[in-house]
Amino acid sequence: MSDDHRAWKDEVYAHVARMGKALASPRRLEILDLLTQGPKSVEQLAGELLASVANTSQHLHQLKSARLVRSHKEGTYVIYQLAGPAVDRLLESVEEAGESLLLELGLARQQYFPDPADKDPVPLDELQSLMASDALYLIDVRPPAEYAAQHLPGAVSVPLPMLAEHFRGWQDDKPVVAYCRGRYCLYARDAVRYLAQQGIAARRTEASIRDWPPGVLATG
Amino acid sequence: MSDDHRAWKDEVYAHVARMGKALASPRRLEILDLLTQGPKSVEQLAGELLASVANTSQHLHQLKSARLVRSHKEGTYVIYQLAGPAVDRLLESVEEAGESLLLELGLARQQYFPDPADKDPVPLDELQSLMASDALYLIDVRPPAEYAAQHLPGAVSVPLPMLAEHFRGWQDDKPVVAYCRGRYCLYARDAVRYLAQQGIAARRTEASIRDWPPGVLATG
DNA sequence: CTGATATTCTCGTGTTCACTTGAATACTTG
DNA sequence: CAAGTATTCAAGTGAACACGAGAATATCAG
Repeated sequence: MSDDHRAWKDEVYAHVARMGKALASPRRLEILDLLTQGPKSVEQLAGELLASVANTSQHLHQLKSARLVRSHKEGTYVIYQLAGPAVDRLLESVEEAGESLLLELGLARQQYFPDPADKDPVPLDELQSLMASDALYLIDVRPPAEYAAQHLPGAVSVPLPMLAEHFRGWQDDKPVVAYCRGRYCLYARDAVRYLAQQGIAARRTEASIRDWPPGVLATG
Repeated sequence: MSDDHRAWKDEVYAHVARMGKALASPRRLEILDLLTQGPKSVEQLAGELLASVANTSQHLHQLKSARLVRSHKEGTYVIYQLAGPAVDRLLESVEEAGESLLLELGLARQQYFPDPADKDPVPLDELQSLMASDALYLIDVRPPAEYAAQHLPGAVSVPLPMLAEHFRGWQDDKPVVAYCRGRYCLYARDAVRYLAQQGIAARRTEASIRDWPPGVLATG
């Protein structure tokens, strides 16, 4: 009887460990994080990762055999996307666990961003109340394709390269809040830094589409 | 600037991947699952795993350097436990993702438990309403130490070896519900099967202490 | 059909990992 | 202090993995 139990447990945990293995590589984690923003082709992903297309393809293959992503073809491209909302939750859990348990992550932040101006992101609840009263100018500084896939309600698409043009002659007095992909994305930081140079007070938030239920998000 | 971004992301995802690596081994997953039931010594864990103490100790060391567990000494024993509630949530997420994405897990269930009597566990909400109206005899069939660490309110400790003795001459007409460690634990199945042989109608539930907020659980 | 492009496959190499075995290190207890 | 026990360390072996480079496949446009 106990032998039966062992065989069952061996099999079950071996299956679950396949998902763990998929999460065991920095590259794959970054791929998954990128895919939370919307479906992407192998090429796009490789470009973001600064990795070779062949290598990216191999990682995607592993993610696929662990069932964390699925793919379909669009013309000559293969488009990958997360396999379901369970993957979003899984990623959120592992990054959340990392934040709360790995103090190294906090140290890395201090090392890369010693500037205290980087330190006061708008927390999720404050952002939500600002959005509810329409008391902010919310800019989405991700690439346009990700904005098109999903964006926060009321957000304006201002990809980083368009920042200067968009804010030339800016006079509005609503507070500007920039968001990007979330926790480990630096676009919003870059945007706030640039706007500060231009004398425009802006803040960033680490909240992202991942903090909203999918149904409420806008597309197009 | 993009180089800065890469260095930052390389470092961050390398850190997060440490947690992924910790989840990449069946043994370690099983250890973590066991530790959700309460603190345990290296020896106890090795016994449950049917693994060598040295090997178990090594896995625990890896889990510790990934910050998923922490340890303290009690007399001559080193007691390990989960590092915090974030680890419970992480485990729940990875197993939940496995259940919803890896159809192999469902197939394994069918293979090991073809008996349809295994198929109707009491769902969480039904269990909760039964518990609220005190309309069941809830037995905890885990080892006594785990019952002592934490158990569902109102549950009676009936470790598997005590089953026969406990139900000798049983006449109560309350429905019997057995629970154990949760999803991949077989104790409740074994209990229900034995009780059925004795002509006692009992059901199992896959709900476990992991489904209750820690504050509500009873100890001792 | 041909050329072009996107993606995957196949090796080869260096690295990391799991597990076993046997020894070493604490700590407690008499 | 000594003996016993719980735990960890260290070395060795075989398997798995990551990455790069080049070949192979597949699909679309002309």
